[in-house]
Amino acid sequence: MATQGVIFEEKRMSVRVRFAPSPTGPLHIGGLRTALYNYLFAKKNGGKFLLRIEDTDQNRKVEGAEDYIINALEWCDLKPDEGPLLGGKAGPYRQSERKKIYKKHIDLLIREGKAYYAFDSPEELSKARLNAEGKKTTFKYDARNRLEFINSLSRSSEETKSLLETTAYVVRLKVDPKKNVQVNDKIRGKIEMQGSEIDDKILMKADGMPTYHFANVVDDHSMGITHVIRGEEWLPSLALHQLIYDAFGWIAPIFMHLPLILKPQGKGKLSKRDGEKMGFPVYPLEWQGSKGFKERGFLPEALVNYLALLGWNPGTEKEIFSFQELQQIFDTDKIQKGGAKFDFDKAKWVNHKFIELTDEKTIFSRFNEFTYHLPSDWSEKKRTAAYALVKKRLFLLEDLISENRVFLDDPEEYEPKVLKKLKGKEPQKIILQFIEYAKKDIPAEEWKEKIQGWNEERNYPFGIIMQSLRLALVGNLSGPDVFDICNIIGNKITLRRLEKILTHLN
RNA sequence: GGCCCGUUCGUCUAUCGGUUAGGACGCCAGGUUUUCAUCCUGGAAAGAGGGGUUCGACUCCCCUACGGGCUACCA
Repeated sequence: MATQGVIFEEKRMSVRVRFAPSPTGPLHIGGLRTALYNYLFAKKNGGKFLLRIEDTDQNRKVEGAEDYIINALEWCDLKPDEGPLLGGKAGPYRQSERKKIYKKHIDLLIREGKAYYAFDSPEELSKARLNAEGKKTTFKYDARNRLEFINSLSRSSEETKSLLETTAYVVRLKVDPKKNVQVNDKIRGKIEMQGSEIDDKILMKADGMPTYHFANVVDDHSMGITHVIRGEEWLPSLALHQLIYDAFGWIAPIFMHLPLILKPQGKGKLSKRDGEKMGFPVYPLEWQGSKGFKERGFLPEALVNYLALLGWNPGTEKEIFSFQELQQIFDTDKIQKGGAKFDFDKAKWVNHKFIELTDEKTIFSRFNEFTYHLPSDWSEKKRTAAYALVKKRLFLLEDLISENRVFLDDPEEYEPKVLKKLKGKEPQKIILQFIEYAKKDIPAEEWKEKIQGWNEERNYPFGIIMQSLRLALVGNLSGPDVFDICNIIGNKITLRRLEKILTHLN
């Protein structure tokens, strides 16, 4: 068997990879990362990235899922070169629209004796499965027992012919139990499986649709896929896939199986419930009312950066990359073997870095669902100034909504502890002095200097001065620079807030 | 149960036989700041266990443990 890698290199085939989700629900971040790695690999090698919708199970199909997947990829700027919406030479790109192709290929295998018809009903099979379970074994339909069932191997050709007309049937792969299968995963190396471990997998279901395994192999081959980058959950069936390639006499693509993304704490795969329980998103976009990364205020390039680093590293200590950079440096040799736990704090930190690196204009134009939480009559300049004030404090863009309250609302209440501390004559005098500045319409930039002069003979602790002003303005002791706040909201509103607190200081 | 894959600080990871096992997130302390945060500096924190191979193993091999995946006419 020729090594796959050699063929790839010798022929200098142009890279073609694919992301092949099934539309049974929203795309989650595990799937998104798989798509990302495929995309980066394609771009790195000047290849093509295809999107293929694996909708062979009509029962599990979910309304809106395909659109969701396409939108989510687009939000992350993972634009396919070929796919269901934009077409391409290798189409159609929805498996449900490729039935003819599968039929042609299944007939070929039947003709060559590499696959066979089986007429056993699902009920009979589950009975056999139950029976095996009782004996603490796993039921397998394979060379050892295939003649005990109703199929074109156990029946004469006449009998088969009439069964074909009267009963529902599936097509199974005829697996040779004596032949061991050697497969290669570029991330994990050689893997050998005993032929006797593999069962006669169903290739074509009774409804005429192919199973994943069959459709996957036929499509990857006919679409000219050179590298299959997919989740680790497919590793156990890699040998089966190799057998299907062999049955057709095709050269298999190069395989890379990605480690899983695990839940932050405890065991197992990351699930929707984990996110809900711990307050972080697991979907890129909103799905059925639960917010995605987008709605929580992630920049897509930050999500992409974080996801790229979850299971891969550049080999340097750099951690923040533009999308362009990722496309240049992505290297599958550095993909991790073990699963990685999702860490929302780190994801937020990456997002924080990206917010820092992104200029105000871009934020206002691209993420206005967060930035519109400011008075509509504010000038562009004022909005930008307000944003600049809170920018450093943001880890999620959604934080803007609470941060901006400082500009929007007068304090409803004052933090009791602070209020208690500030009750008395001094704070009152301080506030009165600020009221004077406001009434005289002295620009807030000058207040600091002025109050320092005023305080020279009084010598109040400067902290008290600042705390009094801050409490009056925002109701507690946190937030950006107070004079900057005054400057932005203007003397009129500042005056209103100053006068409001006076009654509370008695 | 069977088969397959995996295992370095709490987390993401560097190390490709010889290092005081490095970085980042988080955490703790200090500094900057009128406050909270940001930011800066520092700190605590790791090779699952047991056998080999070797002058020398985190690194190679074996076993065990643990974790994960698969075991559907689902993908």
